[in-house]
Amino acid sequence: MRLSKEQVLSTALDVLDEVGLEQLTMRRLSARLGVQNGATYWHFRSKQALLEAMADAMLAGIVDDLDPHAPWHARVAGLAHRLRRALLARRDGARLFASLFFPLPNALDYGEAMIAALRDAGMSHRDAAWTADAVTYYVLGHAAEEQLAAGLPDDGAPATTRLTRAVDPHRHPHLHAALAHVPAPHGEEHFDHGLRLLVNGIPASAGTASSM
Amino acid sequence: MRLSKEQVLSTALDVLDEVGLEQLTMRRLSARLGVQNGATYWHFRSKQALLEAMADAMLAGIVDDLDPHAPWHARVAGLAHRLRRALLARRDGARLFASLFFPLPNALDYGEAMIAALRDAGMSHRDAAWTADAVTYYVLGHAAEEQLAAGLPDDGAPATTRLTRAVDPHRHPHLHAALAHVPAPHGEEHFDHGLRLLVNGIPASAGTASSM
DNA sequence: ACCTGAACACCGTTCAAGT
DNA sequence: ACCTGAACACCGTTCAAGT
Repeated sequence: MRLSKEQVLSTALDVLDEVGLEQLTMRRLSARLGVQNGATYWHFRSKQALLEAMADAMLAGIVDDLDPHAPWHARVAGLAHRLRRALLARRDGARLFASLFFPLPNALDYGEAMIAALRDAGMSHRDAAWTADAVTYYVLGHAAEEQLAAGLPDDGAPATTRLTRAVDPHRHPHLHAALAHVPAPHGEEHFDHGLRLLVNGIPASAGTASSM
Repeated sequence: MRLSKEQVLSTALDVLDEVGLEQLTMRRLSARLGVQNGATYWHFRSKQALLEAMADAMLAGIVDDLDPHAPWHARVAGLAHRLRRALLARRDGARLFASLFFPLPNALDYGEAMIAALRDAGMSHRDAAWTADAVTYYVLGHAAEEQLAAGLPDDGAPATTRLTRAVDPHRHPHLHAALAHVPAPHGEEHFDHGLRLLVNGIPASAGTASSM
């Protein structure tokens, strides 16, 4: 049976889930498709092009059914959560995105919606664009660390344990205390904390004055 | 002449600056050292170990001469700027960090100093740790994008131009307008904007109430 | 139009053997 | 202790040739 571009793309996403970004190989993908190495290159001109298509596919529908009447901060938080969920839905999703420069269709839709919400918060064009960047960096960084911690060399010791062992209580007392007080290092609650930080900073930054 | 571990490390950083992370190869490094491929593996047991050593070397002295009497927000901003400078000092520095899980000595010193400053802002152990993460994600994300834009395939068209071409004014009016109002997409001013957002959010988040 | 088969120019890593 | 030489098991990409 003939291969379609969509088939290559969706199989690539499956392979990503199964083996991770590091092991996602054009040769392995071709094998999964039951085809020779070169065949994949007829549908995508390079691995980079395939990765970009995968990244954009992960964002499909990210702005669907947004409530345009919701207050701006709810829309900002909602978009951040949607991006987070999209990144976490696939193994190494965040790292896949971080490796790309992406003026890709769905990513642009996301950016548009985010900037629109921030404009409604009273921000200038410039501040809205920059704030959208800050929120997006946070979402990406948080998701990347969450997935990195989940996919570490599985010696049986999870990321937190490795970190705890590396911290000397005398040299890093605050870090040591913080680790003792933070049982589960990641997850939704952790994510929401940082997101709230950013959103709370917006009204304070929308004016001209600054506390710095 | 015999190779030293320090010599391998510093040459690796030179090669990174010259050819970028993608082209930084154990074989190329060995060639630069005037030595066979396998020789490098006597000093570092894997490429991963070398990359970690490089990352930590880039953070050398990151907490030196901090003023412990400065107000907390100045210390937080100062540490963020120091991290940013360290990342930007080497080609692909931010991406190098993003690819590692790092309980590395200098990174821990940075974390310790950051959490200490946030504790002085009145935060709990948990909130201080989480806020430190948020600030660090932002610094990393911003630096990574800045370096990515700088090192794109040089068709003569810089990142902004590529982005502008991809944006349809009808589908993405806010994005289009924002691009028109943001001539230089990156740099210190852009960075400070997002940093201010985070720092301004801290007092608002230090209490129990939340606006979300 | 779509795929095969085979090659090209690379990788990271290991390891006996040398000095 | 430190390095050579050579191999192992891979990569992404290209491209004539087939159908």
